[in-house]
Amino acid sequence: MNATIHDVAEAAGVSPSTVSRAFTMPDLLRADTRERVLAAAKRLGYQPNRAARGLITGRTGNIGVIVPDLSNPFFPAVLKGAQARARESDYAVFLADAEEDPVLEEELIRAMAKQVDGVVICSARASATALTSMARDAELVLLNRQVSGVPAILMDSAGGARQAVDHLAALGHQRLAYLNGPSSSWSNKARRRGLKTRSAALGLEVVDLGPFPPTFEGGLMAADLSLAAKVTAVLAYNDLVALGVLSRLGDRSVEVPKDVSVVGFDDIPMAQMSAPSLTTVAMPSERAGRLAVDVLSGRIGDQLREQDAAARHALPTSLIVRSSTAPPPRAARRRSE
Amino acid sequence: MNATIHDVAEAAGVSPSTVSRAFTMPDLLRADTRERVLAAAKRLGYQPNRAARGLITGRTGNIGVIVPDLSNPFFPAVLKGAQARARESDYAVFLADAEEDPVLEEELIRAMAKQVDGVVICSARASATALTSMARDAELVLLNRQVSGVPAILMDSAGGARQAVDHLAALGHQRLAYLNGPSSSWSNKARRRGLKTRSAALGLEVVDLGPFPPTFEGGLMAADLSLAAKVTAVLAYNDLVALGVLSRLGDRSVEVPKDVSVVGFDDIPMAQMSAPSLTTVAMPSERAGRLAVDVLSGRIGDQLREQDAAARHALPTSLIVRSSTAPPPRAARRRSE
DNA sequence: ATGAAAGCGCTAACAG
DNA sequence: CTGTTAGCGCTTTCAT
Repeated sequence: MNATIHDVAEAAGVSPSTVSRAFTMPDLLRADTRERVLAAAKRLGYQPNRAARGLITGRTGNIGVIVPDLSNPFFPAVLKGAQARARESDYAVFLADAEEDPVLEEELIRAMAKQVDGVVICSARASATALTSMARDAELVLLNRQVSGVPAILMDSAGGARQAVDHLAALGHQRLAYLNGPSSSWSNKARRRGLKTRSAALGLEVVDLGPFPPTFEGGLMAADLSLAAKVTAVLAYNDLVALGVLSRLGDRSVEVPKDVSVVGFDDIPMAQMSAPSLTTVAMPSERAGRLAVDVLSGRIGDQLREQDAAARHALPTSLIVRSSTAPPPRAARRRSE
Repeated sequence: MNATIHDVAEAAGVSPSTVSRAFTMPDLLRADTRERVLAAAKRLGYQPNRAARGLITGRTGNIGVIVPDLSNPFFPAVLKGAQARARESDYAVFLADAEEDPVLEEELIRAMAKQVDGVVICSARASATALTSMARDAELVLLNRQVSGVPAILMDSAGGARQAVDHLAALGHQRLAYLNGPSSSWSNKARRRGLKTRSAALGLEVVDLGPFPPTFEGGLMAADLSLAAKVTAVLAYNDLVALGVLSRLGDRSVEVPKDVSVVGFDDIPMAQMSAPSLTTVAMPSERAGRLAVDVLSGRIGDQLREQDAAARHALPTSLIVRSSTAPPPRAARRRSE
């Protein structure tokens, strides 16, 4: 099974160097020699040992992807895109789950860096200093995290939040809550920022709640607090949290105004069914994953363009309002009656 | 940044072998030498180059995981478990998404095999012959797929299906539909088998529908067919499909008997909220992922026990019935009135 | 256009 | 206990 380059050389009656060349610089060989070698290789089921090759070329042909939590559906989506694009570029993908832990995350990145040509870090939780420092020893591409000097793919979370506020304002809401996600999350800051600026502009009151874990349970925790804060609308850090809120609201629906609007982020595809009353800001997850790999292969590929180092993409998000979604608050309805 | 073993040796005033030993067989060194080496290593930020190590030991320290589709929430769950366990055993994880394509799957496994010590194949879609053949060239562990001679972690899908049927029968259903998933899926066969045997025993009629794609869209497609088949209950291949059915049923709820029961598989955690009327068979996904890695490390570790080759684990599943779930069919209700 | 030789970073005998 | 030697599978000068 494990034919070496030597075996092939022998079988084809050439030297190992020739076999090597047949794979890496085919045009340097005479056509017939090349065919002979390739035939022998195929016959023996030979495939170059990438580790050995990497040892000498200094490139592994692998890229790494780090996510904070695989159970958050947003990350498998990104991963799917990254993985697809990596395969097209003939890269293998290393995966690690940092379990929302900045320290573990840094550890994983450092360990991974040795075995890959570059690593995509999704929604990095580590400190800017750590990230900057690691960017010196390895090719890094951040996704939804901005650190000066490190290339990044960004989604327009702030813009999405602004759209959400506009939507809520149009429905007549006057007072809304933002449910914060992880404090080390760049997306959380961007979302809150977008919310704050637009709310201020429109004269809406905002209550800042949390931080909560970015999970369904987090939403359960946040629901009652929101109600107590007398808001009629809630913008959650992400869909998971929003679904939790919706669930809790449903449970106590008898004693609760039915007209609370809830908005989430990330657009879990399944959510379209699961919560007909959930409005969400769709994130271009797969696309971002693909782009991140593109940036990486641009940097680790043949032509590493100076420009890229500072390259930033702000991918558009979009508000998805579903049929039975986001009822206007009681006050507004009364006014229009 | 990239200190080699040589640099460390020099810095610590010892030979490379000593440095090597400090990492791989620490007890063979005198305590003070070991400390000195480790200190120097730390100071230089040295970490062994795993590729180089693998070249000589023949072991890479990597394992591979192959999934049919990352967008199916079941697989990230398995992946999470596998990934966690792998890290504990100091393995790095290679990931590939086979996009539900048996041919691509085989290709990926073969490519991956060169770079890893073993690979976990989740719900393999490839043919038994292909799998058997590959098992000769590489350590394989299958998850939810049974192929003679290849170690596997299995979930008791058939048992889960039986429980579901019992539940439905208790509610008074007489005629139910099974919505088939991918025809190459072992789980699909197991689920249908469990359903068929128990239904027969209880005298329930079963309509076999599909196959449908194992997705939300698949459920959308299947819903109307189910209704046309005049069943009062539906067992779907998985939760995604079940949610699709529920969604479609909801859309046309006016013209549809409200008392159709829908059951799914896989227990998407979020589903607890998303579809209060969804009954599901919970699958021990993370646990299975962990176990798969355990079996793998048992086989590729120091003591590869003969027994393991045939080792099979049948992990229990369990029926989750939610509060507002699975109403009895009209007929049954009438009877009890 | 091809081969010979050296060496990537590491570990595994074998000495001492 | 520690150093010396050799070589994993491959690519890459440097010859030819």
